[in-house]
Amino acid sequence: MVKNLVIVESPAKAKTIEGFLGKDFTVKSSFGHVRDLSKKDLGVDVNNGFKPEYEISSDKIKVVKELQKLAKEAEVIWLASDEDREGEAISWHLSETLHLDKEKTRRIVFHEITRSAILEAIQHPRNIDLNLVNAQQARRVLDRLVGFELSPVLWKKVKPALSAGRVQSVAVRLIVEREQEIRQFTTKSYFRITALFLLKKNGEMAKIEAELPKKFNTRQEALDFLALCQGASYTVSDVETKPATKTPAPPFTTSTLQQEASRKLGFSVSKTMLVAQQLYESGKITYMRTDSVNLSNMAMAMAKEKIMELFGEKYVKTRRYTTKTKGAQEAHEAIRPTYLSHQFIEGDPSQKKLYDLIWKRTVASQMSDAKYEKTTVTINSSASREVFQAKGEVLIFDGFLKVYLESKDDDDDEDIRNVIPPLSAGDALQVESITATQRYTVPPFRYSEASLVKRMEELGIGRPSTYAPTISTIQKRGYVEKVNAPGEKREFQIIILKDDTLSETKKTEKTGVIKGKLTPTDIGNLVNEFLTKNFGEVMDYNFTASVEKEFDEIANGERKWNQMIHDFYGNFHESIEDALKNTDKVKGERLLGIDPVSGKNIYVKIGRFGAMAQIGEKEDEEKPQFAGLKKGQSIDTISLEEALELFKFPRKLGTYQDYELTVAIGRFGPYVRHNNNFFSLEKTDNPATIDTARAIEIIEAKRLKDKQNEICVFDGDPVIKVLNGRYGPYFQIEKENFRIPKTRDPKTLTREECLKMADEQRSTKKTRSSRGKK
DNA sequence: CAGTGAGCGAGCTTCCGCTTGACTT
Repeated sequence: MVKNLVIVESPAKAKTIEGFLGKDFTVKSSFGHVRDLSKKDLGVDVNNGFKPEYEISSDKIKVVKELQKLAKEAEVIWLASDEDREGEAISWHLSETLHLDKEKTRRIVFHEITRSAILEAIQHPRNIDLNLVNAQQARRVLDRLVGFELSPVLWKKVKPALSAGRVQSVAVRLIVEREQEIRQFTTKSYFRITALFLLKKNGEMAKIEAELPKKFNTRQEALDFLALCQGASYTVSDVETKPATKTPAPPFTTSTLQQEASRKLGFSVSKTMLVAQQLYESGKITYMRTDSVNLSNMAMAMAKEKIMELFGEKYVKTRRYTTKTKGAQEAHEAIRPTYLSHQFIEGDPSQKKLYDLIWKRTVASQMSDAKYEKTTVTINSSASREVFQAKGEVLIFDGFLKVYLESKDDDDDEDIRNVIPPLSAGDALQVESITATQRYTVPPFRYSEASLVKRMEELGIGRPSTYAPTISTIQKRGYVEKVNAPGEKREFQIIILKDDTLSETKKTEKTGVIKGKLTPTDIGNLVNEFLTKNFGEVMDYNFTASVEKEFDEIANGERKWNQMIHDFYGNFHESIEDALKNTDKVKGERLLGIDPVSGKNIYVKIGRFGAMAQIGEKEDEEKPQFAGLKKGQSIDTISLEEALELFKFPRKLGTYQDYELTVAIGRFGPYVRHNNNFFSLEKTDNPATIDTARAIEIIEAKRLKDKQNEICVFDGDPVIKVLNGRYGPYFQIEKENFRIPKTRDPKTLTREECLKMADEQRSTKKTRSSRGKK
């Protein structure tokens, strides 16, 4: 018999809270939302006040059943989902699906998972806020209408199985437009002048590095300036010293954690979330999907204590941070260690590294400012009106820098910041050398996963729980991809004036190295162009911000949710109809030139399976030839020669063991095909020149490797192979794979046993997939 | 999970946000 049933969103949270509440309370989790719009069609009755058609999500049927049973028995049901729009809706959906008696039901909220916060919440129950629920319904219905009306337009006009939505389409737009900026950027070179001065004081020689604020556009201008400097003398004209401070960054939110883990640890956004989830589930950190920078009083007290212990009182500075992010809902705390006294944890290397980052960031956020003394020295020349400047920075007190400094996205700060020896105005300086170095302007940066999240957060697009999934969606749809490029060498000139003599040298540097940055594909470019042209309102960067404002009005009771949807839907639906009727199919077709063999036209365009090249017209009597573009090639940039190259495959080699050998290039790179089996080529093999002997070598090597993974083989019909794989032993019947229970020794399996297991697994697979479809 | 690409047309695809396992080869 359950006296009090408390329902929260996450099972890890349920476990913690149960400990606080004693045995009169049973705490269960709903695992997030339990109901959603029907997936069958639109799920919204557009002709009937946009009435949503809800159904229990297939993976929540069990959870709902269990909660129903417990709720029936319970004296009081406490709905304790998060205090934000989604959390309020979760409580409402629960009260609907569990058919909760209003008299028995209380809505409570807390922002921190501490005993006092929860006891406090129990003392102050309230009713479900239907205005807030309606704001969520508006959000949900709007997203459904946008997503489920736009996507089918793409299926018809571009390619099947594409998708569009309020969040993902704008994320793609950011990447597409950044690439356009990069393409339009023209790199310019300029000359930067630096000088090394010497000062003899008290018998000691001190060095001063200085830079000319003025840059020169051409080599000639730089040369002229250096020539002018020949024989000149230099004096210090001004020394300015100013105190400066640096403040710590606020505690982590989901977005800032993703950014820092990317910059400092090289984690992808999804890896960060995976590891954070593990830390959360083992009770080491607070909730990892949050937009709040707030720390609980308890956490601040723990931080203070730890800083006192490690560094002393001078390093303590209690700070309360406020969130400035657009649309932040602040249902949780910032991401922080549960116990700040635990500086180190047990765990795998990723967990240790991420925890360390979170610990340092949290502790640093409660530490004193770092204090500097910044010095700017101005140096006059007798030869020119241009002055040199030497900038120095001396750290006087390290403060929070003792534990942590946030990284930047673009670390190519070229400013010289050295320790400057004591100088005073009037000091005469000797010049050691003056150097003009050719530099180049840099194009805008491509987005990394993490910097895209940062930009999305600034625009208020997406939520902490969706940043990682959105990034994976736009890659899965083929709109954007991660690229790497080794970069290329670039020459730059150096002109040095030393001992009043000019000399010139050339050096090379590496430029254009790309590591895991996001770039649009052809499909991404075309879809973005189509959507921005035809659905400007939804694609506008401010669309989310403006609808959020209206959701707020609904939440405040100033507006009716279905009226708001009605106002939006009119124009939107009209533009859908218009696009379906009045736009042509998007092909991105481009005429490359003439095929020297057949004399026919060669095109590149988007086909059913992506970008392809085509020789001849479909109207021709002879069917046109097709070839898919390789990864990294684009219909925008591919040359005629590169396109012709594609038609060299599949290339016939000889035969081997009665089957033909062919070489072709597929989605995963070049391969040899033999009797319907595929063998990937090595990186060093050239598919255009590979011969039969080498192909056989590759086939035999693969066969040998497979053989080594065989545990046992049952010949007969069908052949059954028990194999060792990445996830442990499994067995294979023809091309179908089946798992083996962990408790069963794979070496002693029999043929009959395998066939039986296969039958069982085939039947459960069927029921599972049909349930998943619902 | 590697081959395709006209046409015929059925039947499929799809959103965002809240949460974890079950499962993978």
